[in-house]
Amino acid sequence: MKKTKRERLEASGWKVGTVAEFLELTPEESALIEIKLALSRELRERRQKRMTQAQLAEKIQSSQSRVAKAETGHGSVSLELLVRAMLATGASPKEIGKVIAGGQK
Amino acid sequence: MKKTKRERLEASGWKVGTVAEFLELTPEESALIEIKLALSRELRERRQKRMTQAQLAEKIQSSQSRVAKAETGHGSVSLELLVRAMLATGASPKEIGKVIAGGQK
DNA sequence: TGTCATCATGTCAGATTCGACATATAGTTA
DNA sequence: TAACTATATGTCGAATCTGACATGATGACA
Repeated sequence: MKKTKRERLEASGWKVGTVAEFLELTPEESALIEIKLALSRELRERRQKRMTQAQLAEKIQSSQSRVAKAETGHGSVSLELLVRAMLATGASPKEIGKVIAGGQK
Repeated sequence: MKKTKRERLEASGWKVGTVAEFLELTPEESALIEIKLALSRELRERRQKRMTQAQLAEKIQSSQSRVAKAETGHGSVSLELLVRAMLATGASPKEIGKVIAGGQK
């Protein structure tokens, strides 16, 4: 029977796991990061349908570079900026809540 | 017929409206504030059932005073800290999403 | 009464996040 | 080819938010 990739890598000295495991994140830290990434993805989705990054930036009195960072999940972007940007695309709190809830059971 | 409080106040020179109107907040700004306040209220609710402010503070590597400010809706508390605190009470992203969605249609 | 536990509030130096700007990359159109 | 538009990335000084600490208020219990 063929070994899995995980087994083969571990046999050769590697430990394989999720990014969260590698970075030794607690479940809470992982959840926060996933919330932010989900918002990033949804922000891009919504924004692209409606306007350019520069236009969104103006609406939230920010800059194009910051919007780009928000959409690419750059670590320097706060949850607050992500939510402000979502609201500026016309997203309702209900829609934002749904994104944060994610695919979760 | 009895005048409403609003009519009486306006007749005497007052303009009466919501806090948002008084502060001249855009709908987006109002929505963000309501999201933060909803999280504050829910945080207190959940935290009280499980632990003291000092215990929660330790879990998120913060301080009792900051938790107190989070629960009282102090303006200096970020959305991120509110969400981290919620997660530390055991709230799932789904539950957090529900709080953010609020009573909204 | 005094002590203890819990929470609220103010301050502050340090850390984080901010908007702005420069610049690079990529796609489009002429 | 050049010019233009949209986006990505790095830097930086300023603004915001941080944890820590001190202290006050309140209630419970001896």
